[in-house]
Amino acid sequence: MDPRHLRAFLHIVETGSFSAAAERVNLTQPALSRQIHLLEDEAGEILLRRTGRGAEPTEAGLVLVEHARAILEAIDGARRAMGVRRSQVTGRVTVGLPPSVGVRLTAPLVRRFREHHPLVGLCLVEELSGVVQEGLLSGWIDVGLLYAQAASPALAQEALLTEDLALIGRPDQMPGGSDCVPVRALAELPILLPGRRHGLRALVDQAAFRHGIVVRVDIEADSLRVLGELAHAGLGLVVHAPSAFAPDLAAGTLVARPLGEPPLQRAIVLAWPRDRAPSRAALAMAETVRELLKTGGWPTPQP
DNA sequence: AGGGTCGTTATACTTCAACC
DNA sequence: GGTTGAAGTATAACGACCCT
Repeated sequence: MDPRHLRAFLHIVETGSFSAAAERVNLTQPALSRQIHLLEDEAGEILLRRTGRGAEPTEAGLVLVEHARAILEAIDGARRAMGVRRSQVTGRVTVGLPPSVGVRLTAPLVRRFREHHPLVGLCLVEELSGVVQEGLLSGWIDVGLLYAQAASPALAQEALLTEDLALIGRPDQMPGGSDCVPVRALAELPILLPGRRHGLRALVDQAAFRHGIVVRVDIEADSLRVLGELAHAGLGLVVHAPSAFAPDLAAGTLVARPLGEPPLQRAIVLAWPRDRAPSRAALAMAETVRELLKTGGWPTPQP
């Protein structure tokens, strides 16, 4: 039963006339007459009694009226449901974040994403920049945040923000003075840094090379938590973005001094594979990250 | 290109109320 | 009760469009 025929049938029943119903649905009366004939052929019954002054449903027609209404309501319901589905993002997205970014961004990002896209399954991967990049290239991470210095050309990138780096450590471990610490000073200080797979390490090594020095990295640690613990223990000074240690800086257990003049900076980019079209869930995640940064959802306390 | 579907126009047919 | 005109439906012919 063609829904158009059923709709025409109901209009005729409601108006009591083929002509009036035809006007209502912007067709001519013969077109409607033919639709009803097709419907009657299929039903094997006369559905409308033509009276010469209009039309009225027969007994069979009355039975069909209720069914036609239910069928059309079911079709409209399906259309509405499809419309809702189209407007809502579903699926699953895997997001890669370096620990120093994840420690600040994860909770507000998840909160905002769940508010806007409750039907999307979320998988968070907190790994070093290099691992996140490998995940993006091999396809098990959909969208990630990386340090620009580490990002492969095979990834599409969108600059998100630039952070000034600082020297972070216990107050009694800090070199004298209150101004910024020159990059050259890194040659004389016990520095705590991640290993060479880490984008931050590459950035510091490049800066050291430009200044003609070698950084004294006595201890390497690939974990932000371990770097913080070592700094608390007085075993060295960490080069990092101050926001990664915001609670310690706020509590005063660690202090931060700007590093370099002009300041040493690192850029954080949003990245996804160039060779695959991102899913709707991945696009929604990328948009949430942008919004979060735009609306100040990224805590960046000053040292 | 040919067939099927669906729409339109023109017109035939039917019914009914008003009138004589 | 017969006639007439209005209102409404059915049908034929044709064209546009879509699918195979």
